[in-house]
Amino acid sequence: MGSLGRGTMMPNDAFSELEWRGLVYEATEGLRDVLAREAVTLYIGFDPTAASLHVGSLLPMMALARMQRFGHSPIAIAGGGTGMIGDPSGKTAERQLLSVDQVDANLAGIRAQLAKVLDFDASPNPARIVNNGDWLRPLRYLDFLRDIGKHFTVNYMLAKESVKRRLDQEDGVSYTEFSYLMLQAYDFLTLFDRYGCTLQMGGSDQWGNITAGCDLVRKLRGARAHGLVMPLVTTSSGVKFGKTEAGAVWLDASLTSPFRFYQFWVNTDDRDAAAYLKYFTFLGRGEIRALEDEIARAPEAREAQRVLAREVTRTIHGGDAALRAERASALLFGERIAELDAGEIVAVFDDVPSTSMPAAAFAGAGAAVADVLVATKLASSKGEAARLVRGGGVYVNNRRVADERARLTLDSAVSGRLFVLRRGARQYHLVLADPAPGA
RNA sequence: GGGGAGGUUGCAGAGCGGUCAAAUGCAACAGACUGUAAAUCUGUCGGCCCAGCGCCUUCGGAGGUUCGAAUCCUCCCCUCCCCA
Repeated sequence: MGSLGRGTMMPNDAFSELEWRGLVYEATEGLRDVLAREAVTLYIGFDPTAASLHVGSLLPMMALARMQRFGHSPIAIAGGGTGMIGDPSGKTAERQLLSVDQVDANLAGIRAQLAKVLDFDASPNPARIVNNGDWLRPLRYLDFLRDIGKHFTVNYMLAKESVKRRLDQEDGVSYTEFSYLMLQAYDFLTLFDRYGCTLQMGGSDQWGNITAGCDLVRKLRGARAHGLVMPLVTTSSGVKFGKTEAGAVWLDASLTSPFRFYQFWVNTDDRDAAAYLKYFTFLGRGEIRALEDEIARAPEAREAQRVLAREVTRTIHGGDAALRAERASALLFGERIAELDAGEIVAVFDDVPSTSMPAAAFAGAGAAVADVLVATKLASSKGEAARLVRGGGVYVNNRRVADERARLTLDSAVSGRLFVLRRGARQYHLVLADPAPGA
């Protein structure tokens, strides 16, 4: 294994880099020295519980990419084997089992997303994505019990936090999930054998699983393996990270549009912005410190949030999409929306939540605002729409709608064909009155 | 197999024949204040309309008793606890 990394990116910076970014929650003894001495191969596992990863997975994804930039070789495990069992870590209830087809389908989507931050052509340390289903699915039960199970005492497994917590609960933990620990340890062993992988990273809830793998490698191969876990990403306001009104924030553009993705980051709490810049971007110390100063000096400018949003969106959706999201945001949240002409708005039409409706609907008496709100899903029912209007939470072309029975007509549209609907402070939706309906 | 407790509007959790679309808390949404931030305060929080002390659909499911049922009865389904 490992020749040394290139001179420009000294591997020995990796640990202090992670430390500075606040990514070291816990690490095995001696890891700092190992990383200072040699280029290692490391891995992180990703669960195929859905067809797309969400922003919560961004932290470990970025961690792999960072390590690669420091000359280490990253491996992402897509858990096509372990995903079939379900990790009890951090869970309070037994998980729903996924079918093989589901797991495989989900893997395809996840691989594509991991590929966005990893470099598979880097030399001498290309990234790899492997599927642990390749070695876990063919496992034979008796062989596994004899070769691997023999090295785990039940006492040891019962002492693990993830199991202990579940034991105290009424539901308990199934034998299936109880066994998860051994499978993950076996993954580590397999990667050690195949790729000389000596470091596993993960979220803080993975500590027990990771140390179990380290122990297994030591017992069976007499080698020293390491673990490092990163903190749970929190929000200062106490909300679960990665959630918005619309639900989880996904990395897949068809589930969460780049515009919404960008908006998610722009809305970051002041108190979290600096930490997120360290967690989720490749920006260096100097740049981040400068942005921290900006937060203190001119918080209303939201410069840190803008940079954060731009960087993360670019990483995941590419430069073009990031630019468009940024432009659309500047347009909608800018000073002078009222004066915009339809051309400018149409330019961002595809990047912002939007709907086309036949122009005929707005002819004559026009369309009821409540109906349009429901049609655009800004309100879930007419009743809710009426309530929103009554509460002063609805704007058309940036002017508050005063009457819940108001109607939209073409002569009030921007350039006679566009309505900019807004719910509350920041939910925008464009409506285009399409003169050529049907098709 | 025996005994017991229970399934209520996103969650938690009241209600136990009419005054129940159903207390309260949390979450959520909107308003005020702001900076697309936080905190705080206020309001809303099943659906429909001709907006009324109006109509419809909800309290695990199906029937029944009653002028009237989330509340009582019967059967069924599901969950948990205790004893075997």
